[in-house]
Formats: sequence, structure tokens, C-alpha cells
Amino acid sequence: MRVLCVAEKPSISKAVAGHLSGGSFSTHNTRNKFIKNYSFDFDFGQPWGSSSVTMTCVTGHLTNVEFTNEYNNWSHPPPESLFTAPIVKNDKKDIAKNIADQAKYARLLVIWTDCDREGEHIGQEIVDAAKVGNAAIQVKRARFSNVERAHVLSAARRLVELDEKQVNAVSARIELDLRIGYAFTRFITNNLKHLGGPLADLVLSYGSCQFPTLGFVVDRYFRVKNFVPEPFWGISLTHNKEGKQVRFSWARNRLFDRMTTVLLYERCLDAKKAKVTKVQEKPTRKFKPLPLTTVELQKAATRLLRMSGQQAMTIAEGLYNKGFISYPRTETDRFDKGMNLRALVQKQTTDQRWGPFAQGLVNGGFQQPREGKHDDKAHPPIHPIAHVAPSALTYDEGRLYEYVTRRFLACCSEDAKGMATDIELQFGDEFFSTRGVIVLERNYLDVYVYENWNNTTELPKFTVGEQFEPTEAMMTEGKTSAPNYLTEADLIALMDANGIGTDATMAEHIQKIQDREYVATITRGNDAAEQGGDDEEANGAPAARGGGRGRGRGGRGRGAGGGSARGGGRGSGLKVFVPTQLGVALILGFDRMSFEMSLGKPFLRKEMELQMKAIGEGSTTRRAVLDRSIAQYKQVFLQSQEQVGVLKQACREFVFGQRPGGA
DNA sequence: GCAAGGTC
Repeated sequence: MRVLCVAEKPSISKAVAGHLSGGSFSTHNTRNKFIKNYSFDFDFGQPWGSSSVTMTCVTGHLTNVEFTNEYNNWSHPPPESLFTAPIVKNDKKDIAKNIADQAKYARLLVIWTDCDREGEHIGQEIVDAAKVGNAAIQVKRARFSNVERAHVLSAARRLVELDEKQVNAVSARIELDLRIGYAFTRFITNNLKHLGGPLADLVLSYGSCQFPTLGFVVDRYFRVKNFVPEPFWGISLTHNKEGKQVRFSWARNRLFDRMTTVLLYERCLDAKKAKVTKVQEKPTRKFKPLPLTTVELQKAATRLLRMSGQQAMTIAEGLYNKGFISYPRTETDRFDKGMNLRALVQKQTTDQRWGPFAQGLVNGGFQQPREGKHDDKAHPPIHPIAHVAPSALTYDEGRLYEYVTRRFLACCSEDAKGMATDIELQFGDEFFSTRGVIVLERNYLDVYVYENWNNTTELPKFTVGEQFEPTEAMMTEGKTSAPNYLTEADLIALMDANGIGTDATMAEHIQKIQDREYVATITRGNDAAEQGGDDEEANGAPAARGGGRGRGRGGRGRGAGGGSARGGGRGSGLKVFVPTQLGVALILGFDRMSFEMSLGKPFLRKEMELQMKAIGEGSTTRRAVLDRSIAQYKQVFLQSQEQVGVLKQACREFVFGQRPGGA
């Protein structure tokens, strides 16, 4: 009998064909240059038996949803009609036709899409395309979480059913995102363009991911702007011994009451001598990193390599397409037990830079990587597949490949080990402590050059009961400092924690809100000249005054608060995100409308996530979720329409600098 | 001119 297998992407198709065929298959080109059909024989076991197989693939989703042509106009019918307007599906014609054609000759269709929620839906899209060619075709699904040979063979002989509930969950998400996104985008754009100026011909989009992302930036901006420093006091104690200066920290850390601190400080001085109450030595370690996920890759690339998240993803995709690294979009931070990691380490032994380290792992230093808690059941953690000489890569490709490889080798190495010494003192009625660490074995730190154990300090010898007069005991004064603006790594972490976007799309959402001129980046300077002056209204307004539009020009001011990017101490030259005046106006405008649902807050997306989960578990249905959600959002839409004056006023205030009530 | 999600 004949069987048609369809994977989600070319790489899986090729790998599965290779394993099922034992390496002997014939290849046929299709009308899509990325997609090949592989032919071979394989025995699927009972009840299918020996089969003649065609293996092909799609490239992600095969279909896209749209409104019908009557709804192309942005004003008529009015945008609220989009909540109930008919929706049509379009497919990628050449790919759908290939599947329909191949299905004609097949009795069985086996779905090999990724085993995640979107993959399940893509599976159904494939089924629909196949049934166009062969309405009677039987359908099964292969359940696999990596493309190791044994795993693939076992999946092929234990076929399961497509999970209809997951398909429905995704289809609900798709419909909601389309209706809500289009309706609110048209609403905001139509209503604000009458204000003129920069708003006259900007597209002001709303999306269930882009708005919460903007919300994070605005929220942090106001926390910085409205920050009021609070004075605090403390006691610092240092002692010189054996030529070393030891600084002890106060057990109370700091107090916000000056008189109390003075009192405690004077009691210390009255006591004259400090007494050692505890000396403890114990082994300590610094953990090697977890296997690499997309989110962590982006955070590292923005922090350590000074790339944007999107740049990092584009480069990673290039490395993947050339076969140098594994699939770069993954949530998984644990390697499957069956994976031959040693073989991958072996491939790195020829490298000039980390070859000797890799050789050390091969020669017995290898340790199984730590296991994180995430597993998307579709892809392994990001790791190098082949060794590449730096001369074969561009500068940035080389740096990203180096990061992926060093990270992988670090994962296969051992934690760094050291000896920690904790010392506690009593001085008057107060307690102080310090910790010293001696690094004994660097292990993974030798290859993972991005980290150091630099709080290493060797302490002089102290013994319990020992008394001494401290070299210096001082009362100190300070004040709390404002938080920093969000870095891209911070923003990605917030999106990740709140379920905004996926590993494949987070960087796109961040790019999108910049393209829309909702946010801008400024470079966190290293001059510490700022001192509170930025809280004044004169320069406290956010960046873009929106004089012009288009990229890189008018909208792109120097950012909020007169260059007050804080913390010159860490990461100078690092990009941070500030909202433009437009971005502030949009978030505040919707906030001030005071609905029970706030469009700028992340919990709406979270809610959608929960609903999808409920559909997937069978505790509700796609229809019920759609009916309720569409009704809710339509309600919000109508309220927004009634209160559109609030949104306009926010724009007058922030984008045009008009004070409320001032005309 | 609009969304978010796959992927090339």
C-alpha cells in the first residue's frame, strides 16, 4: 500500500525520510524550491505493513485567514462588524497542491508536524489539503520529540490520532487575533488620524501581543519617572589583617530611620571591640548553565553580543539552514536521554579556541547536562551540529556560533567548585558578616568565557572568640535609586513570564512596536552626571515628539528624561527601551477609559492562553470560547467608541503637548 | 494600510 508522510518543515522531512528509508530514498523536486518529495519503502507494522512511502513537508502553517473583500475598506462596513464578519481561508497553493496530488495515490496519511499546539493545527491543515485529492484517505499522526533514529522508528510504528481539541484551541486563537487585531487597529487609526500632525498617516495597530509589550515599556518608564528616592543609613565596618582589607556588612543592611541608626552605631562604638562569633568553611559551587533555549539565546545575544533579538534570530536561522546548529526556535532546556552528546562534543575537538577543552570532555571530563523544567516536546535545546571554522562565517555569525558552542560545551562540563568561608562578628549589639570564596576548580568557566566567579576573595584567618578593634567603623548614608529602563533582555524576560508571544515571535513584536513608533531605544550612557533633574515636567516627557514620521527621523528623539539612563555602572553602551509620546498616549488613553478589561495589560493574553488550554483539555469548546470572547471584546470596543474622547485627549496631551483643560 | 503563528 502507499503512504504519504508530511512534516512541518524541510529539515524534519529529510531527517525522517533518512531514518525510515535507512538512507536509500529517491528525491523529487516540487514547484516550491524548498520542498522535496522523498520516495522509499518502509514497514509501518500492523495493520499497515510494508508500504511504498512518499515523505514531503509544508513550511509552517499552510493556510491563513482573512476577511472577505467587502471588508477591505477601513470605514465601511464599520470596524465593529469585523467581530462577526465572515472569514475565509487561503492556502499556499503550490504546497497544498503537492499534498493533494500525492494523497491521490495513498491510502494513509501520516502527520509528522511538531508535537506542540501549533503543530497540531498545521497537521489539520495538511489533512484538509490531502482530502482535496483523496477524500477517503485515512489519517494518523506520528508522536515524536526529537529526530534521533531510534525515536523516529518507534514513533512510526506507534501511530496515534491527531488531537482535535488542540486543533480547535489554535483555531480559536487564530480567529480572535484576526478579529480583535483588525477591528482595534482600524478603530485607533481612523479616530486618531483626525488629530493631524504625525498621526495623520501613521498606522496605529493593536495586537494581543504588541500592546502588552508596549505596556511593559510604558510601565517601566513611569516607574523610573515617578521614582522618589528615599534616604537610608547603615553601618560599614572594615578591618585590616594580614595585609588584607576585609569589609563586613551589617546584618540589618540598612535602616530608613536616621536616629535609630545613630543609636545603634554609638552602641557599637561604646563596645570598642568586635568579637568573632562564627567561622565556617564549606564547599560551594557555581552551577554550569542550563541547555540553551531561544529565549535565553536572545537574552544572551542582546546582553553579551550587543545584537538585537531579531538580529540574533536571523543569524541563528542562517546557521541552522547551513546545518551548523540545531533548530533555533525551542523552549526546551533539557536534552533527551537518548541523544549522543559525546559525539557532538567530539566534533568540536578540532577547534583552535575550544578544541582542547572539548578534547578534555571526550577524555573523561564529560558530564550529563543539567535538566531544566521546560520541554516543548518538539525540539531539543539549541546546540552545534557541526564544527565550522571562523573563516567560513561572517563576523556576527561567528560570534553567535561561538556562543552556542561554548554554551553547549559548558553544559557538558562540570560545575565550578570552590571553598566558601563565612565569618560573623558581634560588635556591640549588632551583627556583621562577610564571605570569602576560593575557586578550586574552574571547570566549565574555562570554556564559558561569558561568566566569571569574580566575587572571589581570600580572607585572612579568623578564629571564633577572637576579639579586635575594627580598623574602621562608619555610619553611612545613601538613597534608594530608581530602576533602570528595560533592556531588550528584560523585555524578553517579561514577555516570557507573561506568555506574550512565542519563542519564534517575541523578537518580531519588539521590532513591531519600534516600527510603529510606539517605542524607541536609547543607549544607556556611562556618564553618571544625572541627578534627579529628570523628574521635572519640562524634560520629563517621553522621547518622540513626532515632528516627522518614517524611520530614524523625527519620531526618534533621544528618549525620555534628558538622558537619564541610569546605572552607568553596569553595561554602558547598552540599548534600553523608552516609550515615545505616542506609545504613552495609547497605553494611558486606554487605561483611563477604565474598563474592567485593560487592553494594555498582559492578562488579556494570559486569559486567551488559559482558554486555549481549557479547549485543549476538553473543559470547554472552541465555539463557547469564541462566542464569549468575541462578545467581551465587542463590548470593550463599543465602550472605547463611546469614550474615544479620552484616547484623543491623551494624544493631545502627550503627542501635541497640550495640557488637560488648556483649551 | 490591519494580527499572530508557523516557516524559507
